[in-house]
Amino acid sequence: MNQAAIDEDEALRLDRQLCFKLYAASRAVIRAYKPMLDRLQLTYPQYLAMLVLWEWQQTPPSQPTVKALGERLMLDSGTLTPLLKRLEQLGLVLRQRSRDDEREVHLLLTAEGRALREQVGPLRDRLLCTQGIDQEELAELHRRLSGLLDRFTG
Amino acid sequence: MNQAAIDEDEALRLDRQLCFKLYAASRAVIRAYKPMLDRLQLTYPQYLAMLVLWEWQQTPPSQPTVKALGERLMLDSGTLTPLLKRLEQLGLVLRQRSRDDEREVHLLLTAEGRALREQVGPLRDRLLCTQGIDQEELAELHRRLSGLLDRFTG
DNA sequence: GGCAATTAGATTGCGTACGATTTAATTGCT
DNA sequence: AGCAATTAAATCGTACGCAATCTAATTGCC
Repeated sequence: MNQAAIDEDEALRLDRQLCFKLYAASRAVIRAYKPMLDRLQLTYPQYLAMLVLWEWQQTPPSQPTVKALGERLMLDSGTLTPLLKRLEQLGLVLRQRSRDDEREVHLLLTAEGRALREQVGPLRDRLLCTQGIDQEELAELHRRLSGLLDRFTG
Repeated sequence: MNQAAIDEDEALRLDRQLCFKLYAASRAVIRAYKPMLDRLQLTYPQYLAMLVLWEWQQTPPSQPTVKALGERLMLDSGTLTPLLKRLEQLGLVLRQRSRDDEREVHLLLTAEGRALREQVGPLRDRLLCTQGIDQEELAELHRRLSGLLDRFTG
């Protein structure tokens, strides 16, 4: 085999590694969250949606639209509409057509939705603790992921 | 609001950021690969499977089983069986029941499957080039993702 | 040899992701 | 005011992921 072919092999091998690592790490973290999320009766994307809605309680707009949530999570209505209907079925969220602009649907937390937040902290602490994760390493990874993400979005 | 509540807010905010960054970065990279993958007529998981199968041509076993592929990609037969059937439909892969052990299904590349590999290099180079990605940054991210992944699997 | 336990893959069901299209409401332009 | 363009959600279709179950083949143990 000539050198060019060997280089090509190596390039594809590395491509496999990085693409795959990102994809695998994302799924591995989701898997690690599963025991906690099972207790909360949420899927991982539903959990992310709830985190955003909880956060929005403090900082306006406290009744974000589907579009606003979609911008935060980088998800479109094709994903969010059924997901939000499920959160509504669970009694955590209300979906309300705006009177101002009937194209928009506003999202608000029910009392149950707000209450669920209290259960997260203890479960999450136990999760991170059992994995023995170094907080500084997480922060560094976060910075680098942000950089990568910016390349592909900003 | 008391200090404990503020700390709790902050913890959930960070949780959202890291979980979400990993999940969003993974999807963003998949999205970035889409134009290239459209030309190859492959989805991202199909591409990863092909990368592994191409790699396996050089290093035995050159006819891996579904199980062996699944271990590399961390995917089970519930995901792989339909995915491999689609690669077979595309004429890239053959699935053959083992004669030795009829529970196993061996995977082998067709001539077309091997040929597709030649098209990847140029497309991938253009992709990385247009994103202006620093190779050293990628390598560093790769190391850190490996570390994280090990925590959740090793 | 015979039978329980294990193993590999296939199947089913649910919930994303996401492209493409549709519907309905609102804006903008003249 | 009237109508084209835009916008927000919803809907539809395809392809994952993954848990759970099923089937068939093989292994292990007596």
